[in-house]
Amino acid sequence: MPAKSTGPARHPRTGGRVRSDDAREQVLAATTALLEEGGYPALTIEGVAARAQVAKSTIYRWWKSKPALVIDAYAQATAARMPEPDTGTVAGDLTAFLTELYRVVDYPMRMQALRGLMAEAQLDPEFAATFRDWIGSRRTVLTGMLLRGIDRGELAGDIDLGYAADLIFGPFWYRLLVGHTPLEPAQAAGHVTSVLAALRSGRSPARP
Amino acid sequence: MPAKSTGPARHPRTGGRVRSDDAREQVLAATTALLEEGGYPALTIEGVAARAQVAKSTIYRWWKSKPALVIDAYAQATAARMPEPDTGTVAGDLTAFLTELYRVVDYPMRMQALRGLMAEAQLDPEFAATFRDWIGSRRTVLTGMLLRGIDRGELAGDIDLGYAADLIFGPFWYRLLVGHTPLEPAQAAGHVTSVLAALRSGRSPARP
Amino acid sequence: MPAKSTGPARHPRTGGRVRSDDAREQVLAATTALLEEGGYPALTIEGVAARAQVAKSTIYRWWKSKPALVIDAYAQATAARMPEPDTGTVAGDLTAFLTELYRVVDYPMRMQALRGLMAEAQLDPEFAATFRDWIGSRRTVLTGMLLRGIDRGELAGDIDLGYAADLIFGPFWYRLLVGHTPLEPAQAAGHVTSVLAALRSGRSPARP
Amino acid sequence: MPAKSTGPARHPRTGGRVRSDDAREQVLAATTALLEEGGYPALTIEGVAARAQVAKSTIYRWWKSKPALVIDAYAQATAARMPEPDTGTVAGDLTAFLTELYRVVDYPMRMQALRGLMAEAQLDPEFAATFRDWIGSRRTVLTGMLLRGIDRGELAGDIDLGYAADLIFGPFWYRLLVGHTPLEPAQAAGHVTSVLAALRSGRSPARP
DNA sequence: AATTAATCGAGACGGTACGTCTGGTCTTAGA
DNA sequence: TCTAAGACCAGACGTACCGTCTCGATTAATT
Repeated sequence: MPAKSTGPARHPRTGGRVRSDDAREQVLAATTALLEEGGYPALTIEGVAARAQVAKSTIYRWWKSKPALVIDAYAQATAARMPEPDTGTVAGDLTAFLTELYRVVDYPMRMQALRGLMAEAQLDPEFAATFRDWIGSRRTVLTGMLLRGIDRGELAGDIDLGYAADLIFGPFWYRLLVGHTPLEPAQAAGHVTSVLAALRSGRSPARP
Repeated sequence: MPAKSTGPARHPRTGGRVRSDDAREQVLAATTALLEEGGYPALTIEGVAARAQVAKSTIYRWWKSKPALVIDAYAQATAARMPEPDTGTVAGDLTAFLTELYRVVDYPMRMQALRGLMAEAQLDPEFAATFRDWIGSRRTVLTGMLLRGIDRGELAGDIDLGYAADLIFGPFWYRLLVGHTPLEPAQAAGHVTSVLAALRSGRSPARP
Repeated sequence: MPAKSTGPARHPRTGGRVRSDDAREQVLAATTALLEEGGYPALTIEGVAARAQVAKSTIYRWWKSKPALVIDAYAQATAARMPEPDTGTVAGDLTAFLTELYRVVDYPMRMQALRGLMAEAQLDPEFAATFRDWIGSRRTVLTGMLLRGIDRGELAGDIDLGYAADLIFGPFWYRLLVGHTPLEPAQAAGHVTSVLAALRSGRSPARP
Repeated sequence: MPAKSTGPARHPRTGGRVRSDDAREQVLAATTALLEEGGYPALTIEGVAARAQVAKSTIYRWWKSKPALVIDAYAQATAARMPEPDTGTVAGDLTAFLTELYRVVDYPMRMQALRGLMAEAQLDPEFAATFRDWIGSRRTVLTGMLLRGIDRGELAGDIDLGYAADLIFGPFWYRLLVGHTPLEPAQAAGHVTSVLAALRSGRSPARP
């Protein structure tokens, strides 16, 4: 049950036309289609409205901005795609998680969405907070794996979880955004090995 | 040798008014000022023109887009600020380099510029190539340090330089762009330690 | 029946905000005011938008060019001003019609509009067609008077109506545009006398 | 040696490079060519400069505006084309004169020039005066013919020469500018007949 | 069944900045 | 001192979307 960004009952209704689910789906589908066809910059609210046969005001009623719309479309597209892996080892969990993450390149829409959202977070301070939370939720999943590794004794108890997450996600985003080197799911395992070595290299570096 | 993005003599001149250096400086100064005051999204060509007391067409004559302008203003602002360090050890060089890099947070203009440029690279395919080259030049400086480390025997000769650069720059950009954790120059040393540990951890992970 | 160039219901509405009559009137009033103040060449769409407190896009939505706007403003200004005269004689009708026409000089806005529209018709081929039609409608009014004269037996049935209209309107426009001699309503009667003499002088001259 | 609007030596020269007659001719030729190809509106000083391989400033040095340039080019094109006819009768003179005038339609450049100049006279008050003088010179030629007719006794001595000129030129310009009816040299004779009838119809109509 | 209230599509509204264009001026190097 | 070249300031152009706002028409849940 993904993408609950617009709750079902925000105030005690006493009548009135109910929200059209058809419209909602049309909008998300149009967003996805346009993202794939022209990329994030070519995506406009007007374009989505036209494509979805929906009024602009209907879009603005349910989503407050273009990135909010994209974040919903992205969530719908990846729903139930990322079950938290549990392979029994940190290396296994992380590798599974990262491999799936790197697969983003196989889905133009996901790639455009991620790049566009990151761009928008730089340009729209209001969205930046939302984006930060969204990123935070992905980080939480990852730090959960690390915590299980600590419980198992695979990792020291004092590692800096935040720094670990940066070390894992940083290079991914950097490659995705700059595009100097293609992302390949096969790179995930090697990256995990490196990161684990770094984490075991000594005291947490962020705050000595 | 700063800010040569617009060379002084691109074709053999045979007459014609010479480019106004005053105009050029006014434009870059206005860009810097506006970046500091309102951030990248509030920066507009019209605003720069008005602030610099310059015609819009003069800006468009020398810079093909807003990010091209910002990249020049950034280069001017950081000119001669980053001499390539040479401390005798890889760790020392990298730490010096990264410490200076992390200082970006002390200069709002530099921070706004970096974030805005990365955003623009996602939105403007034409600029993306320019940006990639620009990023590449920074990476080259860094890999130069690593190569010297290899020469000195501090690092194995088969490490993946590209991956190393990703590992170093990735977390920096990730923090800069997401903003979940503040950047602090003091973190640089710890990060270098981690990265070097990762690089020594085994075979190059990217392409075995 | 004034100023219907932008009809109130051009296509069967099925929803949507209705056109703002206030905006329409503000625009036409601003056009008239600016015509009077600075003349046709100083009239700009931007100026009208600013004066009328209206978005430029609103103007472009309803008028495709500056002359189209002026033609509407002119029509509004002269609405119901020129009832077709019916005095019982050709000479009387024509004199009344021409006298009113010559009064254009008393209204700077009308004079500026006429001169500007004629100029624009030379410069903008697309508008030329519109202008020709507009001129045609004035000619039709005039030839209607002549036709009544033929019915009454005042004029021969074989006169060239087109040529007659040229003979009547030509000198008016020529004076208006060149400005070598001031237009005066009192000249109308004499001109009519001359023209009628010319028309009675013999066979239609244009195509024997 | 036509088109002396820009004399060869306007102030007592005291040395320096002499005016390039080649440049002058190139400019006028380019003006004529562009008038024929794209009409008056497509004619720009920049275009002329490019076509004539001449600097914009060179054009501005010798001609103060676009219409001044066109008026020179027109004069050059029609030089020695219009000898004042002397057939022995007013009707003959006028018909010869008008027939030649109506031939303008056979020369696109002349037609474009006339229409453009008239348009410009409406838009550029400074040029309007020049244009009025230019028009005046053509009127003088015509009134000269009428005066000879008075001398011969063909016309009454008290006819209004100015009005006569308006009656003759007005319909010509009106057709040329509006374009509702094609101009044809064969129409000249009939028009002359009509006008003479009008002039003989009675007292001068302009000022009773 | 009538009422009420929130939805829906449509599309006009005021705005802002865009990138282009032309005009007319000014400053060079070279003839 | 002129010429060609071309940069300069200025400002209107017409376009694209933005986010807001009226419309009339639906569509439930509540009376």
